[in-house]
Amino acid sequence: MEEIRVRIAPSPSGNLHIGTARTALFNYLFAKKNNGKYVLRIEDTDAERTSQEYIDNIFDSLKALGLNWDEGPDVGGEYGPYTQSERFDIYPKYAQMLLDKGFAYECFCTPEELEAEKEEATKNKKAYVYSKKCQNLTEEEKAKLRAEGRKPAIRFSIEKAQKAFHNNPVIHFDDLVKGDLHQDTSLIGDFVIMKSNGTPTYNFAVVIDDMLMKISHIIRGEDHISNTFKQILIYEALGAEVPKFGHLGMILAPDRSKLSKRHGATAVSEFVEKGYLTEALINFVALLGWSPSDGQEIKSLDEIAQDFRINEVSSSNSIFEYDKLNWMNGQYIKKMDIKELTQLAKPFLNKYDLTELTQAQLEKVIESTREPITVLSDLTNDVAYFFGKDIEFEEGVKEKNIDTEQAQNILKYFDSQLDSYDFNNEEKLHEQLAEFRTYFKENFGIKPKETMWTVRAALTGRTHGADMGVILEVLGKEKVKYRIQKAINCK
RNA sequence: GGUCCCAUCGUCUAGAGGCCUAGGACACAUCCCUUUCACGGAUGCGACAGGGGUUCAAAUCCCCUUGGGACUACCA
Repeated sequence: MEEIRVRIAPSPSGNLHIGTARTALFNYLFAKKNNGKYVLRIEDTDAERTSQEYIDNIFDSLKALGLNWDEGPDVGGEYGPYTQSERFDIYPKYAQMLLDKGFAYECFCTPEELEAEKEEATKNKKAYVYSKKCQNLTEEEKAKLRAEGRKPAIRFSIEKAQKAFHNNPVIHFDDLVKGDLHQDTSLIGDFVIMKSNGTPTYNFAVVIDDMLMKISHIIRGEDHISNTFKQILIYEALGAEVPKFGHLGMILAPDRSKLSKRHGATAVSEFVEKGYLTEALINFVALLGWSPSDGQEIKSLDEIAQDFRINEVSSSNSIFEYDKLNWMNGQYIKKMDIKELTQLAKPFLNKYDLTELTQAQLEKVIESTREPITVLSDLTNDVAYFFGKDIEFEEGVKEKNIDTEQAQNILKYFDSQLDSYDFNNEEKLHEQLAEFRTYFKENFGIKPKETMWTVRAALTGRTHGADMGVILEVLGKEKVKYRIQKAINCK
């Protein structure tokens, strides 16, 4: 069997979209599962919409997700170059081949003429199909138009190709995920393959590149289904082997429209900036359309690859909801190596003076704060009371947990105990804290919870947060005393 | 408008004619655990879009309707 080769071919007209990331993922998984090669190709034939910034973003995002390619613009490979704009010299040759074989023809129509045809079609409520008026131009007519300064585009003749390779105008192909798909080719207009400026259009460039790069399986979004029929005809006209195609359902926003900016983040890099872990992102996105055979949803890229079968992928669209992503991100945050997590957390701690803490203390802070959070950016607020001298009280906390007589008594007693606490020993601190709350429970019937709320409020300004032992230890005796005294005095 | 694709809990999905009084995960609710918030555990709520067929038997096959999506460029 010939080698399995797949590709991801983003166009750098924006940052790497989460949908493109999923397509890349499924290609990657298919390649890994089948010992194939996964190649990256940049489709930048439209210079107007391309920018280096986007190319960098695509590279960085793909790498961050762990979707490393075997061949691509940066790593090279046997079938390069892997950037379409560097391949401009090869497309005209194949266009010429098609011209010679009679599967293509020059078209001198102006945009105005084409526009008129389209208007006519919509007026008659018919599908727009190019009139083919340039198909049978004589050499003299062409020469005349050229003399007028008109530059021709090259169009592909659908009908000629269909008749040459298919008995029926309705052509079929067996989609890897959707099964039998068909289209009446008489409804497809003779589309442009080479623009009048000499550059190829998408539908032509992909075929040439996929053919030359020996791509065996093309896995992409279902928005490409209609292109597939055009592309199959081109492969055939070129005398090339037609690859297998698989079309994935789309990712939709909760309102069932296309996922766009107004729904929040769309680029992988934006998710990362918000505090999503790339491991969680890729795991989550894999679950959109694919499901693990053992029901275990949290899985690494490698584990998913082992279990992946393209024909088991769902053929319907799926909606991108944050609930499960958030849950999953929280799971990854909870399980991540603490040193690694601390490193990832740093960008979200910009507003604090990190030199106040040692690396070990910072790790301790992150460790004891990571549990309830869902995105890394939650840390910014959750960690606030570990920094600076003073704290800010959350709404209502002071009134409820500091300003009452009971609270004041608790604080005074706590203050009196402080000198006996061992601030360098977290374990000991836990024991002492336990004794402390037992004292109030046994003597005054105050719930341990409430006792701790008061101390916590005085020290952090909130009634929830990290483990109290950790708070005491990291803050240190001096700061603890200061904050407790302040809570007592401000009464 | 035309063409194509899709259709199981709110969401992601399991389900390849009998294993389905439809399973899991997220979310939600209640309870348990607990120094807080969480985590974890338990329980609950909750779906085969509708209608016709085919079959002894249909969530699974076929048709229609409805709904959603995609495409309809000298963009990719």
